[in-house]
Amino acid sequence: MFTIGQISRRTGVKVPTIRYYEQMGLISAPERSAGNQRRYSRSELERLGFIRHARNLGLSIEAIRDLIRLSAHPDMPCDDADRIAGEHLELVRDRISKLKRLEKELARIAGSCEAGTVKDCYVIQALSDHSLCEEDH
Amino acid sequence: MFTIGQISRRTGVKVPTIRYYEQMGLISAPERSAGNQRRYSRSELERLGFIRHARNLGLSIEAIRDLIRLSAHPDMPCDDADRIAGEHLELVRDRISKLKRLEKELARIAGSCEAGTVKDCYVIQALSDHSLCEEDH
DNA sequence: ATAATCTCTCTAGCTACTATAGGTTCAAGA
DNA sequence: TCTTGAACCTATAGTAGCTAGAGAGATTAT
Repeated sequence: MFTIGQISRRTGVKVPTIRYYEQMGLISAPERSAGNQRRYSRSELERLGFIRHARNLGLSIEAIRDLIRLSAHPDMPCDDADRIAGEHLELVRDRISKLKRLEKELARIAGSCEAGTVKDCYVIQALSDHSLCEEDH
Repeated sequence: MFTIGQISRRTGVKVPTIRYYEQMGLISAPERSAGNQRRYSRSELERLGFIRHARNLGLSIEAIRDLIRLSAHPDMPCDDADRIAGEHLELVRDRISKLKRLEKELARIAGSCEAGTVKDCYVIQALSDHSLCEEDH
C-alpha cells in the first residue's frame, strides 16, 4: 500500500494531478485509510505509469480514457488501439510541419536587427506586414 | 470606420476574440456608435493584423503585448524585439525536437498490431512499459 | 506528547479562447 | 415610416489540463 505522495514520487506525477486524474475517471477511487487518506496498490501505480507515459507522448486525457477502456476488454480486436495511436501520430506530424514553417520565418525575423532602433526594426515590420512572409500560414 | 464584423472578416480574427483582445489590453477600446457599437479605424485594423500574424507564429499574448509596447517607442533600440523573437524561436525549436522524438516512438507503436486482440496489443503494451522506449522522454 | 510532514477537500487561477443567453441597434426594403 | 433580420451588446460559463492556496485533519518520528 502506497500513499499518494509515494506514488507521486515513483511515477513523477504530482499529487494534485493524481487527484485530478481520479476526478477525471482515469484511475478509480482507491481504498482509504482509517483517517480517509488514499492508499494505492501496485496495480494503481502501474496504471498511473501508463497514464504518465501516454501523456508524455501527448495523448489527450480523452484518448487515454479510450485506451484504458480497451485494455479492460482483452479479447476485443485491437484495431482501435492502433487507430488511436495512428491518429495521434498524424496530429503530431501535422504539428511538426507547422512548427517547422514557423521556425523558418522566425529564424529569418530574429537576429536581423543589428542594434537599430524600433523605428526600423525588422522584427516588428515583419510581424506587421504579413506579405513579407515567404510562405503562407 | 469599420464595424467589429467587418474587421473580423478582413483579419480572420473572430468577433468574440477581438473583444477578448480588447479586454486583455492588446487593442485599445475603440470609438462607439450612438448605439454603443464598436467602430474601428484603419490603424486598429492594422494592429489586429499584427496580432493575428504574431499569434499565428505562436507568440503568447504576453509577448505580443511587449512588442506593442515597444513599437509605441520608435526611438528605443530594438534589441528587445529581437530578443523576444529569438526566445520564441528557441521555444519553437525545442518543441520541434521533442515532437520529433514522439513521432519516432508513435510511428514505432502505431501500425504494429496486425489484427490481434487487445490482450497482446503492442500499442497498449508499449504504453504500459516505458522501458520499451528507445529514447527517454 | 509534541512537532514536522503529509494529506484532506474545496475553491480559484492559468491560457486563449469559444459558446450561450437575453437583450439592443442598424440598415435596407415595403 | 414601419418592419424585419442580421449584426451587435454585455455578462457568464465552459473548454483542457492542470497548479496553487486556504484551513483543517492524519500520520510518523522523536
